[in-house]
Amino acid sequence: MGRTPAGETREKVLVFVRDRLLSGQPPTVREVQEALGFRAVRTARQHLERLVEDGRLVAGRGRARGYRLPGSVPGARTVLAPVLGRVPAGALDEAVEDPDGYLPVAARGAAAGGLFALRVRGESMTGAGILPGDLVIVRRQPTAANGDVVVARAGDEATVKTFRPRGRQVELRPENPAFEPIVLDAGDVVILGKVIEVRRILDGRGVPDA
Amino acid sequence: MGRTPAGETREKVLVFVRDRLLSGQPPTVREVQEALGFRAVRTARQHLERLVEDGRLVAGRGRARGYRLPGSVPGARTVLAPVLGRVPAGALDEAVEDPDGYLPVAARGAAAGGLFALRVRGESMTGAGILPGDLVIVRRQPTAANGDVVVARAGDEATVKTFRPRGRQVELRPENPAFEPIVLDAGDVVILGKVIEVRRILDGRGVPDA
DNA sequence: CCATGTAACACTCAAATGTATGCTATAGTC
DNA sequence: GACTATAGCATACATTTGAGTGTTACATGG
Repeated sequence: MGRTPAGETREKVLVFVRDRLLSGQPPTVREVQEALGFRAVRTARQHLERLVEDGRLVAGRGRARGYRLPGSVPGARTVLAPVLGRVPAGALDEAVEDPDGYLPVAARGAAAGGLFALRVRGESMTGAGILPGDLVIVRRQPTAANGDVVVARAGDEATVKTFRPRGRQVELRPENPAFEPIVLDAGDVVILGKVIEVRRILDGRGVPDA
Repeated sequence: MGRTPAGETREKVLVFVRDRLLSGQPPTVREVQEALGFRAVRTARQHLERLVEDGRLVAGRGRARGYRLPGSVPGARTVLAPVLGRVPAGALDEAVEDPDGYLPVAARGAAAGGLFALRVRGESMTGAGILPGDLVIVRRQPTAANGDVVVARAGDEATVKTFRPRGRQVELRPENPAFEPIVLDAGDVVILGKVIEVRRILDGRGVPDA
């Protein structure tokens, strides 16, 4: 019945849809209707149509839950990387089964399945600004370039180190003078992936006073 | 027709579904069918049912694209924090108008509008693991606790420092012995917000060989 | 007043999509 | 061989859900 000021409702529709999309749960038209309190499906759809017209949304014709964020909209491509509780001792895929949670990562052309996150233990990489407790976001790949920070498995243990190829051998170098580099035959080292991002959550704690 | 070894196909189904979910595009049963090359919808559904039975997926009964990952609802809420090109010299809201981009941030109870991100310049915080070029995610707040890493404006300049109240004065302390602390009257310092997260993108570059 | 545009409603239809029933084939076990 | 479990197929059915048609109401500008 009543009307609301021009455009105001549509903003709310966009916010709702965007939130749902970013949280990985695309809404149906009827869910939009319900969320906004419309009594007609058509009303929700009209708003969605207008948003598409204005280029603020993209519609997948006919598909269920087909609305998407347009490519130009930043953050449109956010993928969720599973946080693996332990450093994977066996196959990566198994570790992904039971993640500790997920981190939103701006997809820079990366496939969703190709990313995972790990919590860093130990101080071996403090020289590279990677502190204990930090989260590293890793893109799976079986090889690495000289200088890449990688997650590698040598024997049973998996660690975060700088990758240094040394002829037939491989050096996994800590970035902390207190730690010794690990040098192994190339065949004994399995590269799990490359660290593409480091994150530190310091929501609660601060820096201890000196 | 042919059969595949026990369980093997189901793993592929799980991988496919999980990838789609993590990229924010839940699949339909028929999309699973097609992706795996089944000729019957039922086959795809049987695998999905088994995965749900085993607790590896969660089904939303009857809803379109209703399969979800179990446990932690992925990305319960992701908000987008605008990356401000320059450290805001004036009002924050104006700087937000034209951001350099957006970062997806897992909302830990934070409101969407209350977050922004800045790129760190200078080496004054390397001791806290904050390097030049790092992105800090900031929650707007006018006050801070002792030890918080804050974004504060003193005069025209805005910087990232550790917050140390000193009676009527305030110390903005760099975490690097090469830099001198800034001590000002409390009235001359404006707290723009508190750093709740630090990020470093090292997609391309590695660690220079020593 | 009338034309125009937006907001909202009620109802209907059709496509997309989840769900169910029944059947065939291969492999392993007793 | 009989029994059981798994993998797969074909088809049908029911619900969800996107899309279409028509109507009412309330502003605003000419």
